[in-house]
Amino acid sequence: MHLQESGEMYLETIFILSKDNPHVRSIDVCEHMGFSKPSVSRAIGLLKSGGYVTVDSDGYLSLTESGLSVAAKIFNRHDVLTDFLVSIGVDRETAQSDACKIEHHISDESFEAIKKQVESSR
Amino acid sequence: MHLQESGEMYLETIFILSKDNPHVRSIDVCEHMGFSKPSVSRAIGLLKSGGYVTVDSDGYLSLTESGLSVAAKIFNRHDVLTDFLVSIGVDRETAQSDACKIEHHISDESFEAIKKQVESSR
DNA sequence: TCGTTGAGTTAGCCTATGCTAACTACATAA
DNA sequence: TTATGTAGTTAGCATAGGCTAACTCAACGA
Repeated sequence: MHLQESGEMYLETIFILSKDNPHVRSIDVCEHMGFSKPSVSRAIGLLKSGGYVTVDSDGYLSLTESGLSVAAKIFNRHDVLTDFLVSIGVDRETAQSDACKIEHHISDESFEAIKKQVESSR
Repeated sequence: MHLQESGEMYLETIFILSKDNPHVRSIDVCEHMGFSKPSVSRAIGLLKSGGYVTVDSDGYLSLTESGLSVAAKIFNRHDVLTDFLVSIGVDRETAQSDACKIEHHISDESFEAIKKQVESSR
């Protein structure tokens, strides 16, 4: 199962919510992403069949190993891309929002090159 | 009418083909983008209703003022983003392909900041 | 016990954007 | 004149991913 941009966003959201909350439910994902319950329900169902997420009997969501690896990768990209944009003078909020889109489209090679830039500018 | 990423790609393609050819037809767009005739036919129809493109009686495509302004903007972004990635060590081909995706997603503010980077690195 | 509330699901709609099959229209060559 | 090839269109299919309406089901308070 190939992950689309939206799938990556759902995984990243679960990852972020998990940092601050012991348990993450679909409804939390709805609120965080601003999507309806049915949209999230379907997306989680797909991620479940894809082996990226598990849902326990209480409705709590967990990332599987492969879900975690995708989520952590995207989250890290988000961070680094934001820092990069901020470092060249972009407003933090704009940087965040641009990073959020770019993170899904950039190759590993370009990402690593940008990461090197950020690191060397510190 | 709000342009999607695909609409921007079609406009950019017409723009690029117009540089080398006196006349650009739908079929040329098909060949350049690797899409089927019906896909291109519909897309051109939408761009026509949106006021981005005109089609004369011979089937030759022209960009309107607003079509040209979008196409030129995207083309310029493509160029600058590619140069930027190459300047930080990314392989030219990868840079091209990443630029092609990023060009549709980045804000004006971030783009200008990156442009400044490229210019100052020369 | 009964009514309300909260979470999740099911059914089905919509848009965007690719596709194939099959058509039209026209020009050119045999 | 007829056959062929080229360009474009029409009809309709598929996937992705939003949405609302309406349902189930469990918990909790009066």
